Amino acid sequence: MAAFALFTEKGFSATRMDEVAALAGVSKGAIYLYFPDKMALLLALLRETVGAHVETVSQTLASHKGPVAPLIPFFLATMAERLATTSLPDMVKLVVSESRAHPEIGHYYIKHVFGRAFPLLQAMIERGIAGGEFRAVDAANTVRCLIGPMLLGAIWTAVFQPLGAPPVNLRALAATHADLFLHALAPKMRP
Amino acid sequence: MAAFALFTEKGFSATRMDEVAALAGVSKGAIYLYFPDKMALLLALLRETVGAHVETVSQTLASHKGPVAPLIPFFLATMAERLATTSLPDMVKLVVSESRAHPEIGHYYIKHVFGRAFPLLQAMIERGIAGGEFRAVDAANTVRCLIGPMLLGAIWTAVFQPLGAPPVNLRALAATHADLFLHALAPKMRP
Amino acid sequence: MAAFALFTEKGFSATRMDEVAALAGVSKGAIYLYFPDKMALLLALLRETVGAHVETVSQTLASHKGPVAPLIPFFLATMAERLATTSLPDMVKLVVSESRAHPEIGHYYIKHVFGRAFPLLQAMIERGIAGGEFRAVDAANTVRCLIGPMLLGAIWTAVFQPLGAPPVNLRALAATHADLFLHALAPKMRP
Amino acid sequence: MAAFALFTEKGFSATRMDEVAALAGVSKGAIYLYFPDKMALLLALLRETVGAHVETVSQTLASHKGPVAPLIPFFLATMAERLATTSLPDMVKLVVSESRAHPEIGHYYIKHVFGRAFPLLQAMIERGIAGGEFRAVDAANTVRCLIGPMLLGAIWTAVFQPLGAPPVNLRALAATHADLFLHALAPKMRP
DNA sequence: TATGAATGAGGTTTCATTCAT
DNA sequence: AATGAATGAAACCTCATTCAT
Repeated sequence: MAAFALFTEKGFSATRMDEVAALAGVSKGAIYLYFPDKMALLLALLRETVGAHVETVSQTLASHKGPVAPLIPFFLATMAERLATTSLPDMVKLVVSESRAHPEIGHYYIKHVFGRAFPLLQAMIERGIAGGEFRAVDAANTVRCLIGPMLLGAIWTAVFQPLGAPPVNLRALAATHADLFLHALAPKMRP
Repeated sequence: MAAFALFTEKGFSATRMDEVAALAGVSKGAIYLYFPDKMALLLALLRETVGAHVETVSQTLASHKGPVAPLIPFFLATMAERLATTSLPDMVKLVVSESRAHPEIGHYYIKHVFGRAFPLLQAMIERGIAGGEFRAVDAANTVRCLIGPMLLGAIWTAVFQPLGAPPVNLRALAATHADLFLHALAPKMRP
Repeated sequence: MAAFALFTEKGFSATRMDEVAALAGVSKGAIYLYFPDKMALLLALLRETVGAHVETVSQTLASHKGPVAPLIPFFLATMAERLATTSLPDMVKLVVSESRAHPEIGHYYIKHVFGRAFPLLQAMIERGIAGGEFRAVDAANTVRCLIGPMLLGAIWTAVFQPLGAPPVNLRALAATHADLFLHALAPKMRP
Repeated sequence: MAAFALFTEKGFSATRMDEVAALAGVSKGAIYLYFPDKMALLLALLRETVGAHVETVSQTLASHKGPVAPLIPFFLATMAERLATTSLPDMVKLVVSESRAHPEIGHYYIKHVFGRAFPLLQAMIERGIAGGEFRAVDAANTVRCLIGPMLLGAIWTAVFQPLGAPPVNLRALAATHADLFLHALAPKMRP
């Protein structure tokens, strides 16, 4: 729904049900026919929206065969594309902001986003190591190093850029990161 | 002050002045003798706390001489240490959460944290490249790749860990990241 | 509305929204559905009440034809009647009291009360002079002399009478004033 | 005291004890050594200031001998002069504004201002009638007609002029009023 | 199913007044 | 006699939620 934009742009508590109703073109009361309260509304919207992102990425990772190295630039470029063209950065910000006060959000994310994507990414790294494409590294933390810069890009885009901070070119960031990452994992050269 | 914990734990608007006053052991009115505003209170607290972190890191980076490669693991280990032992992760979360609704916070961060640290880090990378320690890379984005994983560690620690997500060993993450990063920047071997 | 009595009796800032709501038989919040502000509420009430007075008087003055001298006793008697039987004195007091702190009130009065009534009264005097009914006088200040005693009557009624001061008979005051005023304006007798 | 200006300019409740203390160059606490509360402070200041005005006018009226007609223009000119050059208009406004909520003020005025001046003025009119200078009129209401325009001038000056209303020339108003008033009281010509 | 008027608890901020020093 | 730091009771206004229609 378009109302989701309100939550991502303004945050949970700054979003008034009046606005949501107005944007949705219904009365305030009508919302309560479908959702028991404000948080339930947000969770429903979140599930709907985040689900799509996770699903797409997961499919790609899960279905891939053959050498994994090319997956890295592809994955990062895909992420950058989504961050640049959708409201994914705002969603990330929303989750970071509201999870403490509203644990349902965090739990959903832990379970359905990280719980889904991290194992797939970690398996990807491990396959690369096993196949001799990558040198031996701590796969779990390497996944975090893979995700970290994209998270930074998301937060920068959602939080600081709107305040006047110099913009980040997400696609260039992804390209630089992919380059660094592949070099970081390249096996030692034999003498 | 101890009152800062309230802001980091519960967020700005969820923190009531009652609580702040009670925790500080003064009356609600007394706070307004020193701070014109709830926001002014937070900003003062933020400045005090964040200022120390930034100062320390900046000093280290600015005063360093000689080869820069060893600075990388040192910088990351220092960050990990601070993230693990102080409330820095909560502060990061606070800034991410509240900057949109209260731009003063974001502006402070943009100016005094990023505006201070990023140029120093970028200069460090550029010195490494100039000195032949590192291969030629996009220095600005490389800084983001350096910071990203630590940001992820901070957010994980502040947001998801308290909700039951598996903990991240920040020091191990820093170590892995340092290792990857130095490999990523290592100059091509000559044949 | 009956809530207007609260404002006139107690003044603007001494009137609490609680009381207004209670007197109106609605919840505090309900008031804010119709008025953005405490001040907006007062202004609306003021407009409604004062508007009626001004309208009536203006109609009479504007529509009158023929000799103007008889208008003077009629106008003063009408004013006295209204001062004696409505809460007009309280309104006058309210406007005097609150205009400095809340200029909107004063501006409304300047524009819609004085701005409307004074020109009509002045035109009346001038017509009397032009027609030979009155001797030549400073019409603008003469209007002030016409209004002044009624203002005194209003303030006495609203402010000092409730405190135990001897009451003023407004109708008698108007009669005396009309008598004095017509004598004051009578043209010199020819020898 | 200079602090009195605060009360007259801003009204009683809008004047903060902080400001009074600052203007007086003492600490807030010090005020409470001399006055039990805010109202007592105002009353003391009011007595001091109003007393002077009343005293002067009373002396003039009480000591006058001979024909009373010349007293009228003199009295009105004196009033106009005081209204134009002192903060008397603000004081009038203050008394009108605060008397209802703080009856001590009103009682003081009723007793020491009106209670003093009105009888003297009424006696003046009555002497004029008795001496054949004036025709027979209702002396009490005539006094109100004498005072009314000056009250209007005071209120206009204190309340509406600061809001942008066209200024009133108080001296001219007094002159016009004196002229009208003497004509109003002139005995009928004998045939 | 949908409306929209109404609720009322709750939070920030102000400021006269107090009191230890 | 004087300070100035501290108090705490109000009061306005917001907004998620309810409910008669």
